[in-house]
Amino acid sequence: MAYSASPIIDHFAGPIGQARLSLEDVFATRVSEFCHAGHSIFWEGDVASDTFRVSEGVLRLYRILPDGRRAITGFAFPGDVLGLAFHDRYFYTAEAVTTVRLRRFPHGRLQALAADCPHLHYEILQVIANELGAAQEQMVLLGQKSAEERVASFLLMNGLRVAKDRSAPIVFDLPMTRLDMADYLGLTIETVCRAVTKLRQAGLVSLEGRHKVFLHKPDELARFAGQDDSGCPGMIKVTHQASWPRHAMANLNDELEPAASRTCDHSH
Amino acid sequence: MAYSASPIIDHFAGPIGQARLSLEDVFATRVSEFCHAGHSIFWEGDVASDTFRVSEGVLRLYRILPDGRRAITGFAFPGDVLGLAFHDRYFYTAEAVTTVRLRRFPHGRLQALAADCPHLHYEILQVIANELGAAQEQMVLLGQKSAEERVASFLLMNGLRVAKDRSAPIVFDLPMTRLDMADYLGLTIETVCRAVTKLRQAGLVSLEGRHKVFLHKPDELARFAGQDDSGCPGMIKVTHQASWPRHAMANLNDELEPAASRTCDHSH
DNA sequence: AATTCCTGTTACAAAATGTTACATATCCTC
DNA sequence: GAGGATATGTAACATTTTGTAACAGGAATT
Repeated sequence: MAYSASPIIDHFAGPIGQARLSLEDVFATRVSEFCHAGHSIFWEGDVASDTFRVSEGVLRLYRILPDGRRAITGFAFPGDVLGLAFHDRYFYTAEAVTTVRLRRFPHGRLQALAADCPHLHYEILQVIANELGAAQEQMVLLGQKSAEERVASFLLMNGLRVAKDRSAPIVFDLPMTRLDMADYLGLTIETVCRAVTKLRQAGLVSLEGRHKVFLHKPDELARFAGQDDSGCPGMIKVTHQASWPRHAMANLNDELEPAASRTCDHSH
Repeated sequence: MAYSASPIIDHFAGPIGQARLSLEDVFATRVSEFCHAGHSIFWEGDVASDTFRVSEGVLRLYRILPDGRRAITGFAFPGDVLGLAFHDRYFYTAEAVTTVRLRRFPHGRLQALAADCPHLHYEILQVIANELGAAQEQMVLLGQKSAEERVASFLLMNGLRVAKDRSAPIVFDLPMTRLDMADYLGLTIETVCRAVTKLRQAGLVSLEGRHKVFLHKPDELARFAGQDDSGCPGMIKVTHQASWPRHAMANLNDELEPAASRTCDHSH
C-alpha cells in the first residue's frame, strides 16, 4: 500500500487509464524476474502484496495440511496470472518446477487500475472465473474418477494445452515429477505409475524419458477419461440419478415483471 | 441479450449508476420466485441468461459425468449468488434441496451495471474469489483426506456457517440427504454413514432425526478433520515434504525498478 | 393406528488403492 | 564420463473404501 509511484506505471493513471488496458499490457511494463527450480515465489500464508504473470516455465501451486500431506491445487504455465483473487494472504505456495521467468505487479496498484478501467477489471474477473471452472473440473475428477481416469484426464488436459485437435496424435512435454502428478491427482506415485503402465499397454500413450509424452489416440483417451462433454450443444447424456429432465428452461423472458411472485415449476 | 428495459432497473443506468451499488441492492429490485424441492433453477449446459440470489432454502449444484456419476460441486445457501462467472453456459445444474426462494437478474444487464460501478464489479470479483477459495479447499479435501476426515470437515464446515465459535457446542440443521453428502465428498452413502457412526461413537457429534446435528467438541472435530490452519499468522507447521523454508519473502520492495532482471533467490 | 415407501444403517465380501521393499533408470556433479 | 543421488518402475502385501444385501426407522398415506 505504501509503494512509491513509478513513472513506468503512472501513465496508466492519466487519461490513458481509461483505455482498454489488458493484463498483458500492465505486466509488460515490469522487469523480468527469475525463479529457479525448487525455489518459491511466495508461500501459503504470506501477506499477498503482489500479483505475478508467468512468462516462461512452470510452477506448482500447493497447500500443506497440518500433518504434512501436500495437495497441489494447480500448475501455472506461461501466460497464467497468480494472485488476482485479491485475498489478504496467499492461499497456496507457488514453487518453480522448472526455471521460471515472470513479472510482478503490486496488488493494490492493480486494483486501483482495475477500478479505473472496466475492461481490465473484466479481464481479471474472467481469469478468476476460468480458474474456478478448472477447480470445479478438478473437484469432479478427484471426487468421482478412478485412478486410471484421473491419469488419463491429466495427460489429455496437458496435451490439449499444446494441441487443440483431439483427432490427431499429440506429443508434449510434462515438466513435473510423478510425485507432483500424484499430489495433484490425489493418488500415490505408485498408483500413477500403474495407471500410466496400463495406458501404455492399451496403446493409448507412450513415453520417451520421464517427461516426453505421446498421446496416440487423444479421442479414445478422452472417452476413457470419462471426460465431461457438457457444454457441447446437442449432446444428450443418459443418466441414472435424479437428474433426468434436461429440457431447456423456457420462461426466462424478462418483461416488466408482475408484482406477484412466480414459481419455478420445472418438473422433476 | 434481447431483454426489454425494465423501469425498475433503469434508474441504475442513470447518474445513480455510479453509486456504491451492492449485489444485494441489485437483486432487491426483483420479485421473488420459488422453486420446490427436487426442481431445478437451471441445468448444466443451458445458456446462462440469468444470475440468481438465494433468499431462503438450499440448492445442490452438480455435474453429471457421461456414464451417469453425479458430482456435487457445492451447495448454495441464503445470500449466495449463482452465475456470476459470466460464462456462456451454466457449468452445473442447480436443484432445490428444500423449497427455495430466490431472485434473478439478467446476466448481460448485471455486466453492464458492473461496468459502470466499480464497487459492484469488485463485489462480484470477491464472490467468485471466495468460491474459488472454497473450491480449492474442497480439492484438498477430496485429494488428500480420508473418509472420516471428509465427513468431519463437512459437518464442521456446515456448523460454522451457523456459529463461528469453535470452542462451544454447535447445533444445526443439515437439509441435504446422505447421497448428497456422499456425492459432494467423493464417497458412497455407506461410507458416509460409517464415518458418522464413528464420530458419534467418539463422542464428537450426535444426531437427532436425519437432519439435526450436534457438534459437541467443534475444536476437537477440527483437529480430527485435519483442518488447514494456514492463514493464522504465527502458526508454523511442521511438514515432511519439499516445502520447508516458510520464512517470509523480503524483497517485495517496489521502488523504481532497475532495468536489469532480478532473481527470486529464496533458498530451497 | 397400521401400512407402505423411502431413507438411512450395519455387516460382510470384493475391489481399489496405499505401503513397503527393491530393482532400474535418469540426472547431476565432479 | 564415472559415480552417487534422486526419481521412477514393478511387485507382493496391507489397508481402506466400495458393493451387496439385509434390516431398521421415520414420514406420509390410508
